[in-house]
Amino acid sequence: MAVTLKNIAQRADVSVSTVSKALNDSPKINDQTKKRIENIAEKLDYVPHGPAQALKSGQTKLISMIVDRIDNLYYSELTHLIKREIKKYGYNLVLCSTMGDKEEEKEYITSMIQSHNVDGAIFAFSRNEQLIDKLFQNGIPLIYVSRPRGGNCSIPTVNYDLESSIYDLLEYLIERQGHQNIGYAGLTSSSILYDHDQRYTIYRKVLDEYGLPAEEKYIFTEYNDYEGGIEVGRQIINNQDRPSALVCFNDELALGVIQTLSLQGIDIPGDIAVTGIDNITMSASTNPPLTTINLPKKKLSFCAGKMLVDLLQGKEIPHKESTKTFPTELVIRGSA
Amino acid sequence: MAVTLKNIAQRADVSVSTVSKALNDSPKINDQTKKRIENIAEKLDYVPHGPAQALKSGQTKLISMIVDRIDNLYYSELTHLIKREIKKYGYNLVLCSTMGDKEEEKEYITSMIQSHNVDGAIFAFSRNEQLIDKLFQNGIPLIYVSRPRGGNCSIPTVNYDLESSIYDLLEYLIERQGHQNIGYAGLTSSSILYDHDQRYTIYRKVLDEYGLPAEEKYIFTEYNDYEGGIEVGRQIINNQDRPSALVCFNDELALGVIQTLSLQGIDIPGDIAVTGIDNITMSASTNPPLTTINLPKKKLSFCAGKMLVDLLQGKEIPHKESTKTFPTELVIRGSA
DNA sequence: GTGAAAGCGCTAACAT
DNA sequence: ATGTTAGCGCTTTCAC
Repeated sequence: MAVTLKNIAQRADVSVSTVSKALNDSPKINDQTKKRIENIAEKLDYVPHGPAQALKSGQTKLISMIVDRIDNLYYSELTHLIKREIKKYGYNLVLCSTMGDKEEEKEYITSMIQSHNVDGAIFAFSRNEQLIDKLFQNGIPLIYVSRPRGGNCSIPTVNYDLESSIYDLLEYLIERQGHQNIGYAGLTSSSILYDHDQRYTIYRKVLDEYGLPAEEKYIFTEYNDYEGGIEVGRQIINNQDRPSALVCFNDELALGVIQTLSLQGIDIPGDIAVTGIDNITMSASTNPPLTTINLPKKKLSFCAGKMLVDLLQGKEIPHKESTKTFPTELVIRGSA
Repeated sequence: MAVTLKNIAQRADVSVSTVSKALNDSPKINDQTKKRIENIAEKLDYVPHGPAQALKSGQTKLISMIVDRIDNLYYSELTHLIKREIKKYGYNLVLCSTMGDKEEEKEYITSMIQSHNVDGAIFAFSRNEQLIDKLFQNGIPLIYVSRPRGGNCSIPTVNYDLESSIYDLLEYLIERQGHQNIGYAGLTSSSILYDHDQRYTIYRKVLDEYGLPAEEKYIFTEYNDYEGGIEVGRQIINNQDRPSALVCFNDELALGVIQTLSLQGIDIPGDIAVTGIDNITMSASTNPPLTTINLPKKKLSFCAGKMLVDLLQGKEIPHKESTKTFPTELVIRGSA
């Protein structure tokens, strides 16, 4: 059985409340008794019962981070940074990976957040925006990180400005490199995900502005990971008609595409230029190194940590400060 | 404020315990009252208070998984599979990533396990073996997964037999391919980690048996990730004298090495053969595809999930069944 | 400086 | 079939 305050109280021949005060270093307890109690606690390996403390205090000092896939390197890097950040404020992070499944996410929301097993949550991904919005209205500390704030969402959001970088990227491909047939691989508006939709939307918009067609045959949807990239690569190989450049939804997808094409002797970027988004660590040193858009993970994490902790401490976040946006940056390397 | 049984009881004009029984579908409650109560609960969006339930029942239905780095693809794939597995038994998984830091892991052990915030834990990595052993003696359900059971450790362990596969791998490199200078990159015995040490130890042992030297200059220690591989690659390039084959601690390290060498025009496997261990998804489709050792992740996860749940249900695991070992398998692809 | 008592939200044994 | 009561482990008044 686990050691409780009661056990310690018996051995020390004092009351439970005295033990509680002693271990919480209350000034009203005699230094000698305090020492005595501390020694006994130490000897018995006492650790406070989390659920009991949580029930009493109303807080668990736990924050959950909700991501799509734990095996996406962007998410795992971001998670690590955020964890570091909130630890400074005395919070621990528990990771919930939904694998993009709406029901699974909902279960996590219920069993972790609504049930008060954690004090708050950071969503790096979501398919339950309405539910989340409702929870936030009910006063549960929540924020979005790296996800554009759409519609009537009132939840504090830490975000990056992808638009100008995608603009820079396409400008680079079109004006500097003379590409005319620029394809896209990733999730499109068929997806529920606002963020994913956004990348595609910007791509379409910029092509429009340049008067270039976004041809059906150069657009590969429903893919967002390395394996998806492999598949896109296969399709490109099988098609007669290929784009001269391919803008990918994220780095992992891009690396999958490059892999497949390279194996078939297609030269990157000679035959097809390929770009990513995220700038995961690996992409600096792939073959060829990936031209991509850097997302400011450190700034995002720093800001997200602070914002959530503010919320947890009951600070009202003024509406106009509830969205922070950091610039992204085009990183030109060898793949385009 | 959150909705409690009390709130529901007031609206339904019944006692708290009636509400509790109704929502727990007790047969003693009138069907009509039950319906009425359920409706109110639904309308108010009632979710049971986790800490209160945990305090009462002594269980949280949460399991924590402790890994080294969340951004290691082997760990994240394994974590995902285990999560799936334990969900079948009604448990949720919370991921704790220690980044290999002993103190950080200790904090997690205290704040999650000893404090009863989770019912049990799966360690895919640890630097606090002694503490963990003590906890297990005290009856906390714990298991190791993919970590050799060393010394006097009595904790149930699900493991793979790497020895025969490393043997197969070296046999293949030496007898089939005629390699004489086989290097090693990864962590060595300088590390505290039993598992890491083991890989190196087996490598040494097999070379010994073949009467081949394990030359200092071909051994690169203190690396275990992609960036480490990049660094090893640099060192190999700078050295006059190169091994003809390099056995890497894991796939990510191997991919880092291959990347750096390829960029310098060194042919893999022509100039240097490179092998990994893990068989992460990506390695089937890298360039060249990686020769590696497959670890039976599905079997490990399945077995680990079952073992921990048995423990959680109070089943004694007979000593001789407390270690399960699954075979691994040499996967020959293009990099060696 | 220390102890007694109440209560956080929930469940279950025991009335009625 | 429903209500009363006690208690899980802890903290926090309020007495003494």
